[in-house]
Amino acid sequence: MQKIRILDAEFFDRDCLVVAPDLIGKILVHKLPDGTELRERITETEAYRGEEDKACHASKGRTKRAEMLYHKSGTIYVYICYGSNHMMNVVTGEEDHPQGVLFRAGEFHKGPGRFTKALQITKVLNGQSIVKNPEIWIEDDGDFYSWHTEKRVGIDYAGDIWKNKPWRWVMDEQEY
DNA sequence: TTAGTGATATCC
DNA sequence: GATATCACTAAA
Repeated sequence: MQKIRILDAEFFDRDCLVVAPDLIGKILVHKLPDGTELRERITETEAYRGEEDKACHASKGRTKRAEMLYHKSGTIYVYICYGSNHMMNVVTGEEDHPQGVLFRAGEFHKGPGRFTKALQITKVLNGQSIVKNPEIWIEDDGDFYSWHTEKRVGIDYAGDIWKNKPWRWVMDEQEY
């Protein structure tokens, strides 16, 4: 029985390329106003790193939407894509360097839109912190899960250099 | 494969 | 103000 550890500011205060794989297998917990705790193990993440990353929202500069990426690590960045899909990211690395990790899937819900829908993640969480927050946090139960990298998806507009970066981490299928 | 969805950035 | 674009999903 491992001791459960809640991820702190130090965890997110590292480069997104280090944080993204380290988040695989961790458990995202969202506590609703009525006290219900929704939890799901993270199985897939993607990293978006800096203004030079053409796939990163901050590639167009410090726009209103990308503003959150410039905040300090641990800040939650939620935005709505294609109408009704909420995408959830956590800002990583040092302040004023726009980078973050996108939560792409959980163990029960594949796909970033489904994952946030299942956990009832909405844009009201945008700009909040994921550390020292009584409503949402990430737990590390000590279990280890192996993973592999793949190319990021859904960013064909970013050009060959950036869309081919192996900045997507996927948990390996469990053996039965 | 295609339709639907609405916030955002960009262009009048 | 108008348009084009999009880190997607569901239905066919």
